[in-house]
Amino acid sequence: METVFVDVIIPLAVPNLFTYRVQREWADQVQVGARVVVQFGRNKLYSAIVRKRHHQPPAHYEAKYIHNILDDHPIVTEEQFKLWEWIASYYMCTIGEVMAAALPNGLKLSSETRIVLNENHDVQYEMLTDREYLIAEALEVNNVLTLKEISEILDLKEVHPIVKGLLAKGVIFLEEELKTRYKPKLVSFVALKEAYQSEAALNDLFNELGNAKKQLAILMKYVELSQFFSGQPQPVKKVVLQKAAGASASSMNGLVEKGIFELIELEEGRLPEGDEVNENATLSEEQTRAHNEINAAFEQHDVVLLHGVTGSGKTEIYIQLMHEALARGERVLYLLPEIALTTQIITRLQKFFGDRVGVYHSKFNENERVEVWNNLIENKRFEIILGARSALFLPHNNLGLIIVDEEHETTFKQFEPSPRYHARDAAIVLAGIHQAKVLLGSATPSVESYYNANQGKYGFVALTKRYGGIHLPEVFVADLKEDSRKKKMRNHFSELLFLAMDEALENKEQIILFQNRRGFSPFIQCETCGWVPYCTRCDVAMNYHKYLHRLKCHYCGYERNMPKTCDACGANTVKLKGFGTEKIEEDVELLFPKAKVARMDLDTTRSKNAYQNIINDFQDRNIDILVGTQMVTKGLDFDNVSLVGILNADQMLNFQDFRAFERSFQLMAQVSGRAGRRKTRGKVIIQSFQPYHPIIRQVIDNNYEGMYHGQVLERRNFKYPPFYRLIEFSVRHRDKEVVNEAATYLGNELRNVFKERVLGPEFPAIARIRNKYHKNLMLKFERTASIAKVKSIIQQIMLDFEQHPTFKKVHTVIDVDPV
DNA sequence: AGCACGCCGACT
DNA sequence: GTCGGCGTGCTC
Repeated sequence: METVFVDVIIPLAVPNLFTYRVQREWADQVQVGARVVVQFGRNKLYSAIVRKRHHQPPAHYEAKYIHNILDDHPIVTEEQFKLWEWIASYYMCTIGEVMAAALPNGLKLSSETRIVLNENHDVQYEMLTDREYLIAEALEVNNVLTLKEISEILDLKEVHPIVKGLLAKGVIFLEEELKTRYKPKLVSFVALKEAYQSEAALNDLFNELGNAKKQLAILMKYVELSQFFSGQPQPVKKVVLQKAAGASASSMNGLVEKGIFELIELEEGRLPEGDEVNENATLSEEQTRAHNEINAAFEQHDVVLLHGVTGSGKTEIYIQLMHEALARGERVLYLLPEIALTTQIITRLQKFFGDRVGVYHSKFNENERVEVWNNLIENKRFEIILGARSALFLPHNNLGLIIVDEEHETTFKQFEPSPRYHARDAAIVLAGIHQAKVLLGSATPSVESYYNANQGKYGFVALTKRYGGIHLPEVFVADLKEDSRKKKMRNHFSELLFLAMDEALENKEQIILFQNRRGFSPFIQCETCGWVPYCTRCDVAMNYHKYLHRLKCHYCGYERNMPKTCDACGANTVKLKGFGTEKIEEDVELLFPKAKVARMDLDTTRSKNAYQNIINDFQDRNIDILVGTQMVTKGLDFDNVSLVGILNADQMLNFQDFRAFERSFQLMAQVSGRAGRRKTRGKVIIQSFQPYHPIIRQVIDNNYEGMYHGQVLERRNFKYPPFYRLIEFSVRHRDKEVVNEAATYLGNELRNVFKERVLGPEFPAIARIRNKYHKNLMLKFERTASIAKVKSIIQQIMLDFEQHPTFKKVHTVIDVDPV
């Protein structure tokens, strides 16, 4: 029999596949797509995925044997591999990095070196160095230590020499242990002991228990629930039985102690099993028309863009399309930005599709994610997957429809870590692999998608009316310049907004205040000398956090105490400047002392349920005024919001980015959409120093088209997407001079080939983060150029650049299609 | 990504 | 002198 070799993917940023030899006895068992444990490097073990199975021994080295086979069936399908390979090639990263992002942690094992005491060593401790002795002593107590723990015990970075010394002296062993992260959830079931399994024995038992009323009740319930008389009694979940019989834990345990019941631990899925409900969505006339148009457009196009104003009821249309896909025997993937994945949308889908819906996103714990994965690979459950961008990577099967809702959201693009992929674009590729259709939905489509629809590349369907005849809100602008001049401002509130808030509160209506976090959040400045405290590791002013009463850097997390006096001149005139959500919240509390205020931003939603709790509180009207960042712009349906205030439009408009106007429009339009959904026509007040700014006018007129045409003109003139493709290079190093040199060198190399298509190098707005200087280069090239060719040239240049002796320590990040 | 090897500065 | 920091190259 010929020797079997496997080429495997290791979940690391290493290029290429690695070839291992398979033991003869496993030759038949090892399959493409299954995980194998391999040793990679001197002693690390990893779970790798078999990509190829063959008989060619490597020509230039001796292949290692695999350590183990973890799966008896593939857990990664050929379709998934195709997506991985596309992402690796398009976004210029390694296949290992894609694997690392694609697999839930529960399916990735990696070893940790464990240091164990050799119980039988006969070394006198006088023979050991002080440090060796310390470790030996610690091991007497602990038995097992990790390298990290040893490093902590010794307060030493380099512990390898010490470990090596101990190993040579025979005091310790090294073990590499793989941790399986996925643990099936075990649940206690009870079953009648063998001896009582006959009818006669059961009757005796009933008599015996005659005076133990509670236990009798449990037993009777058990007979019912286990379907005892069916001849094949099933174990019954302990808690279920206890509850059904209205019994206490002690009477349950009594039965176990008497040897009547036995406890069995059985595996149970931790995913909730919803009820099968199959309500049909009822569509309005307008929705029906759009729905028919979408289906017609799918005849011609693989991708269709649905442009539906906020509150037009896109979700009902999605549900209808999902029903149809399911009826055809196809499956559906429904992608949403992480932040829009609230219980609201989840329960809504479950109402229609019951337990056919699986949910997959980052707030799910590891075990739950593995279960979704396993259910799909075994083809057991979930015809619909609702998830954030990582749901793309699940083992989808027979996919017929992908819905990308809130298509314009830039959070669909992953930035850190690699792979820097865009979930919307990858979804279109995934659909291609499965021959599925894609529906992109948004109230404010991205310029790129709208352009593609305009060009006839995508189908296009519009929904212009709000569902249930509800009017779009009325939008007003408050001129901050005017109000400031006339001294009408109350803290950060214009007269217009203040009065509108007062009125809304009077009418017991709710208010949303939107304050974009980008731009400046509060910082502090000395009014005597102008000193501003900066982060020691990043080139940014530190932000003041009231709840900590400390200064914090938003880029690296560095914190320091609030200075009582100025660090520079010693004066006690250090004052808060700028404003963020926290300041607004404080202002509101001051101006409207009776109103109940809450804040929703990164700081208040860190814990698992915090986000949902705020939403629930708002929905239950325990909150009158909700102050928040972009989080409040997401598709939340609040019935009682009559007023939306946008506190400072200029912060968004003045942002230095070619997408700043598009994004400002999207944010303002989206947050406006939160106003006036039921009875009354809502009101939106935009505060700005530039009330006649075209983007603000376009928001007032709800003029998406106007915004789009304006932006397209700009983009064409200045060579931006959708007319040009962008690739950004970020050169990073501790030393500013090295960054300068390296970026200039790389820029020249790129310019040699791409000429004037290369921009920069330039320092970004924040040139230093975590003590590393950044300098960026931008490559802009025509849509018509061959991407493959461009990338292969870049790869060549990068290879040269990375080999260059001066720049070996320079780290370069390549971002394809940056957002 | 880790980990070993090898070169350099600041301690005994 | 040596120990520990840190850069460099390789991993089937």
